Amino acid sequence: MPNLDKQKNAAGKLIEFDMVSHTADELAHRNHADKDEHPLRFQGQGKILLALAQNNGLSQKELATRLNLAVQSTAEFVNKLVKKDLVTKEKSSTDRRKTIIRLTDLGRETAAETAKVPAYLEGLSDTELDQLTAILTKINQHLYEDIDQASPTYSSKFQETVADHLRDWFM
Amino acid sequence: MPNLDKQKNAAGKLIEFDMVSHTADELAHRNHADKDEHPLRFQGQGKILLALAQNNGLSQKELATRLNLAVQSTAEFVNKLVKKDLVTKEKSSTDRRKTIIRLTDLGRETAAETAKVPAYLEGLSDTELDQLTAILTKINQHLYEDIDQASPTYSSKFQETVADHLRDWFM
DNA sequence: CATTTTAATCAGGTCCCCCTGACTAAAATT
DNA sequence: AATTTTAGTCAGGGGGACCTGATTAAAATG
Repeated sequence: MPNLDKQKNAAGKLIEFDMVSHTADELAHRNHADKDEHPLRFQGQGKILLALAQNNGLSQKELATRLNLAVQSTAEFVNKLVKKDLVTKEKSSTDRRKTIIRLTDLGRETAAETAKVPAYLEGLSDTELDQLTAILTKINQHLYEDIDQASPTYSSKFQETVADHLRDWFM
Repeated sequence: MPNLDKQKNAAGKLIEFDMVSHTADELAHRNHADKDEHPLRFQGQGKILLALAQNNGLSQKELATRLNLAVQSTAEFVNKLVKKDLVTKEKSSTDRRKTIIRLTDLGRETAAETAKVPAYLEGLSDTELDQLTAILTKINQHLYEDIDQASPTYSSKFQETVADHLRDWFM
């Protein structure tokens, strides 16, 4: 039986981390806001960028299926990304119904940034990094189980997608 | 010089945690979605709820100042919360320009939920919880410094706000 | 008492995520 | 060749976070 106070402490720190990290990169982006604005992450446009980083040249339909989004939502995000010069659209030559989406160089860079090691990890020792990794592995495992319980159908698809996105870090 | 691979591993796990925890509570909310839908967090409506949980009966202006939001944004969020029966508005009797915002019981509950110890922490041992707390303390410290560098003005106000929200966990 | 400051409100806007419905063009099937 | 399926598009909508500008009502102040 783990100590409830310790749980509370950790929970508090997590909340704090949430709040602080959020405002931190909000400020970071507002400062050297050359022209871009919004952070993007694992939703909407960001989701698509990440998916393409791992698997360039997908069609909109494929993107929609993998990210389980409506095709129309996907189209919207893709169009926004096109406007920002992060991806390109081009008709498939083998099947002219399909539109192939590809990252531009800028898009690839942007995606890579999301995947960068955050500066705050550099302040940690090897031991701490190992501990953190071990702990997060447990936590994530727990969360996968929650997801599986809530929606077994979606769960496996989701795990694949995540694994896909994370491949870079583990192979 | 900490091992870069270890940093990458930890970074990957953090990303994973981000993605997984996000979809996890998205699913959680979609399942027993009686009528409510969206998780709210530390922005917009959620921000206000949290502020009130720590300090009930603030005026809109005070809320706006503390959360540094435009008064109009604050009004918008408050109105949305009123519609959801999470807060009430009432004119101050001492200064009839002011509108006092108070949590309803439901609002208090909702705010408490945000502050609940997440289930996934229960799977950790005391040692792991201590480690996690220690590590997050370091990380948060790092982020505070970043914020301070980006905007020294905002920094102190922000730290106060955070401390305010977290008071429950540490006192 | 007249003016200024203060707390709110209304109006309107920007951008984000995401969905359903209706419709077209190009493949696949019958 | 005619029909159906498939990939996209357009139109429109709902909700969210925020903001600026203009205006009103009630205090504070000269």
